[in-house]
Amino acid sequence: MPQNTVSDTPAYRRIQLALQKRIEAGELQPGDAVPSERELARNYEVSLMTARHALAEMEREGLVDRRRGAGTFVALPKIHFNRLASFTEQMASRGLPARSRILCASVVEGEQEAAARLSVPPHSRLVKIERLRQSGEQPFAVESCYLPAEEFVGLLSLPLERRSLFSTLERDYGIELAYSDEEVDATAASARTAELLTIHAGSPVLRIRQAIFSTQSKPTVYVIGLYRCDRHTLMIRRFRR
Amino acid sequence: MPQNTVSDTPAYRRIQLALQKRIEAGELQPGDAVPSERELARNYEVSLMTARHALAEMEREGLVDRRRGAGTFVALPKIHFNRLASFTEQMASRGLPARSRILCASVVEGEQEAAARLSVPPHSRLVKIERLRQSGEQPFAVESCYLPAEEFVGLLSLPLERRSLFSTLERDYGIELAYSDEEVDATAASARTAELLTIHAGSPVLRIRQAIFSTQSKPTVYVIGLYRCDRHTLMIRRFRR
DNA sequence: AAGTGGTCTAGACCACGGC
DNA sequence: CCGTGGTCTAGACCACTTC
Repeated sequence: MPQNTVSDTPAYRRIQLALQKRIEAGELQPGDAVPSERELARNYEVSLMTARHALAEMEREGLVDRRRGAGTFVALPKIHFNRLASFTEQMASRGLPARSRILCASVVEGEQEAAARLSVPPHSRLVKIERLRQSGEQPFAVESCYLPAEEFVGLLSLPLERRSLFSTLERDYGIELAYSDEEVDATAASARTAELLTIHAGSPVLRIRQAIFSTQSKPTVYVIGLYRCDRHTLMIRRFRR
Repeated sequence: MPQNTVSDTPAYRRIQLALQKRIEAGELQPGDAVPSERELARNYEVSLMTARHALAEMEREGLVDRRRGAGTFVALPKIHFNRLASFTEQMASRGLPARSRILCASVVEGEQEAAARLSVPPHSRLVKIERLRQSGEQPFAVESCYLPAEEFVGLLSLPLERRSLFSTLERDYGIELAYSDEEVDATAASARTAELLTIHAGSPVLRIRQAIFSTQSKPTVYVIGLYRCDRHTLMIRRFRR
């Protein structure tokens, strides 16, 4: 019998989607047992291997834990480490109020470092957006984003103040961001940076230079961020293998 | 027939190991086609599903690329981002000479922050090893490691100067390290730190506080590192999904 | 002892790629 | 067209956990 007469969604995928739905709906709580392979095989009228495939993949994605002899259980809510998220998203995930003030938004030329990171000629026209990031009333970062002006015509006339740059790129320009390579070091705050962040000039600040790539591995945004360290630390997780 | 009469290594694992060996030996170069599922099934006298399992897992690990209709190919040498590596390993991967000088190696008590990060009572005895990390003659980091003294008796009498702490833990204590959670910020160098790093007191340095976990998710080592920023940046990669 | 996940068989049909 | 990987079947035995 062909595995798939009606929809073209594979059977193992249908099982996964059904389970995910039950997890998201709260019907299956973290720690709860998920139906066993044999149970899924009966209920969905598939073979054991297919039910097994569904669960094994969900384990790799971190959605469930599988314990031999015991069963398959809904995993604790996933903590996203090393996740590329917009400022707005990061703040939201911590339940903090996010605000940002645009300090400048214009087209610039001759910013050679940014151009190099975006793999465009050194004197290309770039959209530059400089923002002061705040949590409530407290400033904690100055970020300068650069994008190739040629590919983002009209960007500066969009409501940047109100919508996250990420969602603008993803919705208005159909760009799917995939990952970023970030270079982190420490530097002393310049007089201007210090004033914006309301710290003393020369105080150590965290500097993150971030090249953000699209799903086609094309460098799309370059960001230089300077962060106050007294109320912000960068969290990362690294794996041995 | 039982799948496994002689060794207790699963058949799919034996196939993986054989292929890895051929890749490491250079017999199979990046881009080369790996034997197909059917070929492996014949050669290793296993079913298609088993050969398939071997290749699918190798693809997830990034060792090979699989293309439907085309075949399975040795992947480009993997670039390890966000990889938990010892100082020695990091330096070796960049082809730099690694040296480190032990500044102090003793058992301490009452280091409450370290104890907390290791999930042991606040006044537990901890092994503390402070090292100056150098590339050639140039110092670039001061690192203090803490480990629960109870679990690592005899550690201080081992040749720490000569062998990496990671390999000592993995070989002499049978500990498998799995991942680390790191908190990164910037701070001003103290007089002592500045002297060790041959920079000016008050210069910004990168501070990385790292809790290293074993495969059982047990906190095993806590490290506080202070890094010169003029010849060192931290590179990380983050993913959108 | 009963149930679970881990491994495995010996086939099958399909969609896709390259020639 | 033929070979590839992707999905799937209807079973099997084993090691393990829980009771």
